[in-house]
Amino acid sequence: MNRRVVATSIVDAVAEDLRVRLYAAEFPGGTAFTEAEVASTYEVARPTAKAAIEKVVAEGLLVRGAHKTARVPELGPEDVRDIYLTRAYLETEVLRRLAENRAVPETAVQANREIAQAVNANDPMRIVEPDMRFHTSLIDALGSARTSRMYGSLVSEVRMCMAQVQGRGLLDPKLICDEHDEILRLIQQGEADSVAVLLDEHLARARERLVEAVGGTPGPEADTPPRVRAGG
Amino acid sequence: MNRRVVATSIVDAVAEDLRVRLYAAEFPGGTAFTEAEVASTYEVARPTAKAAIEKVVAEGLLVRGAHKTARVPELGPEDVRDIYLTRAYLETEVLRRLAENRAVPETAVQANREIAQAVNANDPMRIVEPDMRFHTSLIDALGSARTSRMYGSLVSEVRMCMAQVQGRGLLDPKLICDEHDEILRLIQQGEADSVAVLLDEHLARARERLVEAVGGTPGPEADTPPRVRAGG
DNA sequence: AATTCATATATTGTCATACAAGTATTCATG
DNA sequence: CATGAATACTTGTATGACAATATATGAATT
Repeated sequence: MNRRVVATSIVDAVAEDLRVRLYAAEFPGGTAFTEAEVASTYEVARPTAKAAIEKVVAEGLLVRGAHKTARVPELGPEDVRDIYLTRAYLETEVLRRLAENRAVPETAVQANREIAQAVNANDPMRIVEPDMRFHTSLIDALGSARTSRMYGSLVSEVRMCMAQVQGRGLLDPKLICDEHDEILRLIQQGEADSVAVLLDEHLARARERLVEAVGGTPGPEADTPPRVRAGG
Repeated sequence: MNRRVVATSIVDAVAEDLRVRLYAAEFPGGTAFTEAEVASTYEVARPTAKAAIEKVVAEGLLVRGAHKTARVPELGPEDVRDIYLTRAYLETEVLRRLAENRAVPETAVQANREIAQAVNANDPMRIVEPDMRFHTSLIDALGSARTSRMYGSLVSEVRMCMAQVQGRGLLDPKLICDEHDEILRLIQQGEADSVAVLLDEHLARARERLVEAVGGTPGPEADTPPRVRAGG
């Protein structure tokens, strides 16, 4: 057997805890993170705190300008749109390729099973984590380290959005679950084009709901299919 | 008018120069960059050098494990495939969307013009830069900051590949130029599916050529630099 | 002779401290 | 009320130091 151990440095540990707390919606958008504050909070030296902050900034979970204090980003409608559009660019193509191989990852099936359980239990907040896992496991099924890494950075931004809207902006869990099932079915049947269209709609709906939740006006693409197939 | 100014810190300046030198193929794969070396090279303090190195590591242009010296990555066939596959995932979908809007960016047209000039001048190495620019400008045309950022990180890895193979692995410049023209034509005509297929072939050809070029180098698991690998 | 073990050196991780430089804020002035 | 100067706060960089870990070297053991 091949056990894996991680020896995390102090910088990494601080950065990781910052991530966790940011995901947990502990701080509203705009909250400042002074190097000195972080240093005293974790009882580390300021250079250590600085390094941790800069790591998190590099991931986009905090923002900072030169000589300015790092802050929790206030994600506006443009950010939400950009995040979800980028998700769509990456994810539709990945799903096409999965469909071409008719490769249905078991982890995705399992994740949607958990969503179904949350639906039955009528507990909408509990679908967030398995929903992320559903999409991530589809990406990971390709086996491309770089694709997975990129998608991971998007997922972390999505979590930041979720943290900021605090449960507002959630969609009908039943609908989500059913569409996931349909996505898996289309992959199984090799329907690349159909799965791309469906995912696009799936993400567009979530996107426009989130845009609304952060104070933007819903776009026109919420009900009309954004992808127009141009015939040859 | 809206001028933009950048005030780069010393850390950023050092990191940028490291990037430039890495792109310039100044160091073969496996070259070590100790913090002390970098510090004395640029006449800065070690923490400053450390921060610069870690920035570059975060971008994937250097690799380093805990307590280990940062090194120029030795990109093996798997890395090259992964980089180019990820490129394809992102770029084919972006081109689909451009085609749907029949949006042909002028910057891409201009870049391919420069490639054509290099072809006429019979100077294959001069097509590398405009080729990158051609593809990047297509991505940027979407106007998605996150998509552009992601693609940028891939481009920097591609440049690292180019640096390592030192001109080996180049394709016929005329073919590249013609295919670029065809891509632009298909976008103009809204042929989303066709442009996706063509780009896939375009990238696959470059990919396999590069894989070939790095295939002769020492194996992916060889962490000792020179001639450990005799004929198998 | 080959392998293992122990020592020495090199390198990184973290810290404390210090000062310069840039930001933000306050307050006085016109 | 707007402008500008003085102030406090924060970040950028540097120096030096020590601990922890990794790599290399050489000795001891089987």
